[in-house]
Amino acid sequence: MKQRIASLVARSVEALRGTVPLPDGAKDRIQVDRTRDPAHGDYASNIALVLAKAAGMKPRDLAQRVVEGLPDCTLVEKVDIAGPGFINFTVTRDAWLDLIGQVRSLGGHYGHSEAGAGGRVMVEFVSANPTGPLHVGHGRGAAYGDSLVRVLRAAGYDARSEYYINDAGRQMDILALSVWLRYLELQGEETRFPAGGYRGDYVRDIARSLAGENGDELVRPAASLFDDLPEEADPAMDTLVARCRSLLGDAGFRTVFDHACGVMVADIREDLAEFGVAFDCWFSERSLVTGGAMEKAIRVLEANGHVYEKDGAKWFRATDFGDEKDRVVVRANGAHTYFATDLAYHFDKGERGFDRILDIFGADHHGYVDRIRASFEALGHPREKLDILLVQFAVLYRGGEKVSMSTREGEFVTLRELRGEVGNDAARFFYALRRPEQHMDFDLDLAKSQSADNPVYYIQYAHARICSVFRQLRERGMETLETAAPNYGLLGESRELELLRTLSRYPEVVASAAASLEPHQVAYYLRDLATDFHTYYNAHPFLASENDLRLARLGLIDATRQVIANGLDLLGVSAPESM
RNA sequence: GCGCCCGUAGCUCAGCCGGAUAGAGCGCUGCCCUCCGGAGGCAGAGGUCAGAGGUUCGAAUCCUCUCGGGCGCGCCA
Repeated sequence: MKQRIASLVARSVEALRGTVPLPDGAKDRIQVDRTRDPAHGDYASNIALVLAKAAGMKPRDLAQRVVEGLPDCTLVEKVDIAGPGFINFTVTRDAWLDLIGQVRSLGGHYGHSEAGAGGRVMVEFVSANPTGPLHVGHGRGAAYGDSLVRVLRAAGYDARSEYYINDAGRQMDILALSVWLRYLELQGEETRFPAGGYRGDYVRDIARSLAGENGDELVRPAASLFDDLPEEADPAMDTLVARCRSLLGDAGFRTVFDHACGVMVADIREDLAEFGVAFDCWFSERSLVTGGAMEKAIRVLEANGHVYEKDGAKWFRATDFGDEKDRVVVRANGAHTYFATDLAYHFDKGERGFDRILDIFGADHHGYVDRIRASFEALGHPREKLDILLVQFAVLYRGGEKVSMSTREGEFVTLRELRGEVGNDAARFFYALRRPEQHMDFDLDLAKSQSADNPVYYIQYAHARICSVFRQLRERGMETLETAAPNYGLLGESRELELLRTLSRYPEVVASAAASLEPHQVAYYLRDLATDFHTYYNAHPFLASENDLRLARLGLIDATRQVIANGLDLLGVSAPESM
């Protein structure tokens, strides 16, 4: 509808060319927006204000010329010039009423568009190290990324989701060490536990399952493990890992490592699946090393002339691409840095034929944005193909107190705990209500309370209420929409037209949410829609009204039910038939 | 110190590619069930859009500076 009005304006503006001086891009600057105030009609264009200066005319005079040149259209009932020079359009009642049939026949497809034109988009998100269970911070990234993928698909993009598994590197070595030490405890060995190890209870669980599969085969004399350790924490951990590896042998260490990694990844995967988040691809960091992709990426970088050697290490000249300093890729001791696999991963992403790549990082990783963008470009991929989005952390509050979190200390509220306490729907919706770049105060008590404070119930309730009306209809043996064709011309109450206006906004909301990568727009829209429905529900009876009017009203609320269900689906929230 | 994000009602947040009197939820005040689910509806109070300049016909929105909060700045991952 918005598009159709915009094209009317465009034709009128183009017709003025020749008699009125207009800038070249005049047509592209046409903007048609929803009015906020019903007194201003349904849609408004500010084109006369925008072009007045170039045209050398007063805005209201130019608006008058545009209005005079508008082609006739059955969509528009009335056109006014208002305020400083806005052109206000009032849409005919019939045009609104036609929408009901459109929504009901399109069903789950209403709101979908071809705006994305099948463009291939890859969205990488969560990608938490499998060194522990997901916590509520990861939950935010998961909810955002998944909803974004759903919104992009609805808007006609071929969107793919991906999780990058950090299954190589020091943190995973430390997890393996931690598991092994707990395993030794279980086997009755006397040992200690280092300050830098992973202390969560889940580590003991992994140790227990490790013992279940391997018995005492991985027990080694550990008495001297802690002798003469370096004082600093990091070298001490590295020494412990090295000793662990030499005691177990490469194969034994690999057994512990793979077991720990496998358990954690399976746990994360299950956790996310239960949260309604399914990934198209789980990409292993280690595969980049073992499969040669990392070596290849470094060679490409060298071939492009962006690598130099200094102090025995290989450096990427990131400063040539806007980063603040150059970055080490291969250390003096021959080991690659974390950045080397990141480099390889983005090289691989760039080679996979996507039109656009979205990286969704936690805000604590924003220091990596410049170097990743730099490497992407240095590897020969167009800079604008990659977007890196930052999701701010959620600061938890419990009983009005900030909850401190540390993965290492095992002090964190896990996503699984949150889901168990507030339910998947409330958790998903709570996350969806925040703009990703907004700092978020996550009030656990509020989210956990099953009260109406949580807006997800308000929306789900609207859906359930409509379903209930139809249940009543069947119980009373009344004529249903399946057997009779409603005459929507009987509708016309102000609250009915208001509800229709809101229903008609839905496709615009989906398209806008996709274009700006902001699924939260859908959440806010749904609350508006639920409000309009509840208002209508309280003001007019459905079942008690006369037969033809009843059928027309049922058609309207059936369309409303459909749009609520469609919108909730984009957010990964269920649309219950009863609550 | 440098960089990124943020600052809107008592609280939590929308609005931010400039547009008409700045919105919602919660909380607060007062109303509404002879009728389909009251997890609802209606009405009201509540704001120097952190502050100061600037651009513009027009600024919560764009630019600069200041203040306040969060995060990041390793041959760690």
